[in-house]
Amino acid sequence: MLDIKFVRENKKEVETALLKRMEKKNLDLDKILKLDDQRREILAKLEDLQAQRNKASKTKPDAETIKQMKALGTDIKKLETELKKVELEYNEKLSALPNIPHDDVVAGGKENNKISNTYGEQPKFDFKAKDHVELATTLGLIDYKRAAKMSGAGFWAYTGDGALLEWALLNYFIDFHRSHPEYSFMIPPYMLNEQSAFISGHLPKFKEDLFWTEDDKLCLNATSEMMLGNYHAGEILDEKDLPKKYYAFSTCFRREAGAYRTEERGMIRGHQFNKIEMFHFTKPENSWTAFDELLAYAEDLVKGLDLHFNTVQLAAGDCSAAMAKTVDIEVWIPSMKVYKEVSSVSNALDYQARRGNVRFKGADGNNFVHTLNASGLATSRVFPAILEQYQQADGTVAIPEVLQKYMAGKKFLTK
RNA sequence: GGAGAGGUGGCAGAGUGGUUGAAUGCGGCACCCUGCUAAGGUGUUAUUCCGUUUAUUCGGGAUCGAGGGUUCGAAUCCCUCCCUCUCCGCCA
Repeated sequence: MLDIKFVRENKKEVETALLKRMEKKNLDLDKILKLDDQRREILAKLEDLQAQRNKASKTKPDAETIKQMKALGTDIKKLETELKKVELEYNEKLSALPNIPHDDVVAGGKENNKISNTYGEQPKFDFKAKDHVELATTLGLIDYKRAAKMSGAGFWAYTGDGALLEWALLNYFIDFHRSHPEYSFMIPPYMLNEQSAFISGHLPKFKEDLFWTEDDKLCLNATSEMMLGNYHAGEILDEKDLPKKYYAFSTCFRREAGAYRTEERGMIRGHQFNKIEMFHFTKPENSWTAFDELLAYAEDLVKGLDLHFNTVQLAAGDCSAAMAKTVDIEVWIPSMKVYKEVSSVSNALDYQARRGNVRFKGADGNNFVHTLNASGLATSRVFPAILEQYQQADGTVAIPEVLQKYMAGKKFLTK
């Protein structure tokens, strides 16, 4: 949610910035500002009437006053109805506006994304390399068939060493975060209500991508960012407690409606996957430092696995609406010849905090905090990247060194 | 799932229709007093919105779990929902 006062006072700048990420035909600031004017005009009238009523109600009124106040009450009701109508449209339009992209975020869509860092290089195979689906199946790590029988397309079951590898990854991630004691670990609920999904910025946009209970009251979380962002909703934090840093584990559920493309088979895009998420609540002046820290940690996690990856600065149009800036870490999937996102590092500034009303008490009163999030990491892309990048000529897969201690010292995944 | 009780300011806890945004206590902050400490005294201490001014101030609105309703007037009465507690039931 943008600050309407800021929009009011910096209309030109806001418009220019927003056009970096959206088309002109979808942006009508004038309409929003007009609704804002209407809203305040009605409010002024309404409050004047309410003041009259309050004055008369301080003591027992006489019959004549009661008569007058009765009429006044009717007018108040009328104005209230009018106000509600205007506010509904105003809120809808204002909350649909995306965040203002950061200065160093370039305009346009995906095509303008820019690689800012590369680690390692594409492995060369002097044998016929397999894709992760074949490797996972032949080595008995993933059972796609039975998972589909039980749950349908887009699900998989980790089996045997595959389950151990998945668990090893999660342990590796968690141990990494544990070595930073200022971060605290959380296992949140995996289901959340509609209001929380709105605050996190996933509603209304992602309504169709979430799994809802039959009564529509709860949905399964699509990322624990949804939970972490809501954790301090409505709270006024103590300045000395900031920054608050969390990492959370959750299984994530996404509908991913529509058919899968062949390039997304296997475990690249599924209805269910596991992820550790980092999340910060910071003071505004510190949020870009926090951003750098999150990015460095996310990169360190992938480097630790010695996987070839690119770090990519997303163009404005490719960042999700709540974010002022996003940098993705993408690992190389050899069989697909593409880089796939394993972490998304984002700064929402005060956009989420405004929706969720998360503030801190400082010397100059209450202010909105800044929120940031970064995956650290999602396993579902790391797993296939390991299989493909670490595969051997004999059809086995080497286990990254940092994971071996979680797998009883095992060095290879074999049949 | 059934029955009952309850949700008030940072905390505890009054308040059942009319200067109650809210007594009192604790805590916090400021100042004062007393050799030190302990104690004591005085004052102050929620959030948010609109307008005004813009170091600041002032005027007004809203908020006693949330949303509706009744009334000239609601923390107080009614309805719906959410949450907490107690007892019973269920529990792959």
